[in-house]
Amino acid sequence: MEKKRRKVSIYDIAKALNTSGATVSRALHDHSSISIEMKEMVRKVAKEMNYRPNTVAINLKRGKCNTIGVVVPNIHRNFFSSAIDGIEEEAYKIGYDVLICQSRESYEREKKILNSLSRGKVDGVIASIASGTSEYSHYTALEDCGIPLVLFDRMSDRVNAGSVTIDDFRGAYHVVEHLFEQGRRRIFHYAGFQHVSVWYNRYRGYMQAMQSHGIEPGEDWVFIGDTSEQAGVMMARQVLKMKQRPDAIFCTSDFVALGCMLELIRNGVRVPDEIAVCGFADEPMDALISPSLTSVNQFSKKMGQQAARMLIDRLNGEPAVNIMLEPELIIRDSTLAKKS
Amino acid sequence: MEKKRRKVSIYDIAKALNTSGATVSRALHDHSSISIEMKEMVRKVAKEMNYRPNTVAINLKRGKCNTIGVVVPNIHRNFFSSAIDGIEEEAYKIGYDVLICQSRESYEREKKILNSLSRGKVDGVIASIASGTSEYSHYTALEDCGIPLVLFDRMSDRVNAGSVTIDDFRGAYHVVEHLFEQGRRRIFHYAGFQHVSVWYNRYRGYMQAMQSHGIEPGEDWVFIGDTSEQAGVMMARQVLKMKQRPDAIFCTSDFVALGCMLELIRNGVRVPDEIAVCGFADEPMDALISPSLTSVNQFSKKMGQQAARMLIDRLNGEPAVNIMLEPELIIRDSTLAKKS
DNA sequence: TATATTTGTGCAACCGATTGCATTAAAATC
DNA sequence: GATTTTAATGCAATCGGTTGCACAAATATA
Repeated sequence: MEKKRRKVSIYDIAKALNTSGATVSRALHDHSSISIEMKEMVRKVAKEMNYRPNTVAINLKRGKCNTIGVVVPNIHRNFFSSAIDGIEEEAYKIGYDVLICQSRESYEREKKILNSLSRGKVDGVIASIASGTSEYSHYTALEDCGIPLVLFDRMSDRVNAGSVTIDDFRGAYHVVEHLFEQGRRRIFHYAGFQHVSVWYNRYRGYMQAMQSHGIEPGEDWVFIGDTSEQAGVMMARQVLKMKQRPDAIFCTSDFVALGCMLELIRNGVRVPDEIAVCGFADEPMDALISPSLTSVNQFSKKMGQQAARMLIDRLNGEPAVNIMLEPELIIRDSTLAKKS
Repeated sequence: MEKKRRKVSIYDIAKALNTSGATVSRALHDHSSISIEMKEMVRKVAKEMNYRPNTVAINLKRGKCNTIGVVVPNIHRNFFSSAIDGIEEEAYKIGYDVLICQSRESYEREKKILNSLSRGKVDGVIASIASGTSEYSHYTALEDCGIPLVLFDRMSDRVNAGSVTIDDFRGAYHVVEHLFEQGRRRIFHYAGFQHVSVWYNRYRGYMQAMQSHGIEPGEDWVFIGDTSEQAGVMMARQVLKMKQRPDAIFCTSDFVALGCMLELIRNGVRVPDEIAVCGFADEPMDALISPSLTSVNQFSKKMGQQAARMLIDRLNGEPAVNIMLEPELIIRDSTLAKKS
């Protein structure tokens, strides 16, 4: 085990061949003005010395790093890890690397991450805003640094950036329509914090759909909170205490829906017969639990692809645009009326 | 929308203040030899000009980048995303960034990734080997470049690196013991490819446990294949065709177990009464499906933390070591004998 | 007043690559 | 044989910081 030897540079190769760094650099790039013999010698020695071009030096010289930064609340939810798959797919096609960062829904962390990324680590950023964020100066600062930004899913009008979203309003609207078709009327809604675009839009879709069916949801029909499984459990407990229970609950998150549904079942409520439950995001577990959970497919991978393509376009000087995809209602057992 | 302005450097600040880059640099670092007035002016102008230190330049000068590379097969499995959580937690404590890469179980991609990382992008690497990999020169090349390596979970004796694993052998052994206690004797095993350390060790644990109970598994008791849900479905179909069915199936992966169990149930087999099913990894879904799935907790987050700590130690000159954690059998409904 | 310290700044080299321009030697042309 | 082309290579600046050392001015000591 020897001491850490210094990394070999083109100058080490140059010295070994009694030539200059410039020649080595050109030889390795197969530049036309270098003789074939020299090229071969350089390549041979480079291999022997286990030479690796230093990306950091190259990036400094080039003024860009062929890297896209991705900032998401977390990588545990399938929605985000699939979006990342889509982003990576597109990025790798054109030789870009992807730097994944988790904000963990924290404003502070998100701020730190974006600040760090803005110091030359990435050429552009794709992000989905943390739920803890309601002030966006760290996002606008990015564009001020000349780093193009594309938001996906959770976005904000206050940030001047490209965006890829699904039509959360219509997604929610469809959910309510479906529940109506199944004979439900007393439909509750668990909403996320209203400063988060997607949760706000789903709430609006819910309200609009209810109203257009002539129903004005009561004050206690709508819950607001974080989107954890535990939050779903807590809501279920509140619902269980109510004199007049709902006949359906539409949750803005699959995890809330999961926690809620399981807690209802644990307390003897028959789902969907007594209370139908619906989530949003179409996480893989939805199909596995019983009853399987009705949800809304957000085409996360596609969103990631589109966001990546848009960012690449922006890096090539194209202007920012806003893309909205259509969601798809995935009907499963948790909302189906009793088989007659 | 103006044209992309060049990033501001310390020299831009220096020019504005009619001083030198060296002074600006020192002022920003609060160096003792710079006057207080100068420091204040520099800081003021730096803020006004929205100056951001260029990390790339700093890294080049420093010869290190305070970044740990993490290479995992994917981020979709909770095992890996949790391990990443553990790694990030430790890394962030000491101001290191984490660069996450997915090999997607592909040897080629893994090779490309490691090659890219070895070009000065990271100071050290934490990895879990892709199942498509059975040749390890790209790993040994890392250490040759002076980049310390720590493997977690899937490792190889052929690579000279630190490692953090769980005792897969004992984990598997415990599973079989438990199944025996539940009265099972004809226990099948779905194993992963045997060049992957963890799957090989679990297979060995299974065999040893069976033999020490005086049972020599038949040729057709052991299946080998990839660890997808679909593979589990296929195995279940094979099992359904057999004249003599098993009374338990121990799968080396939760996803295989899931696919297998659901397919068995779809075909009218009562789980666990007729056939018990057990997985490995304790993915969150295990507790959600019905029957809930018995599995083995691998303490993935802890593994990540330990791996990160070891890598940090290695970056500080400590030698590589091998750590093995104890797994924990999580008993759930899918293996419990009929309530008498 | 002359000398020794202290304080504050700037020059220039360096990290490892890339690249415009100059230079040299060899080959081609007249 | 003299001159122009061509081919092959090296010099030096550059990217944006950091830092050892030299240096000048201000202050302290003799």
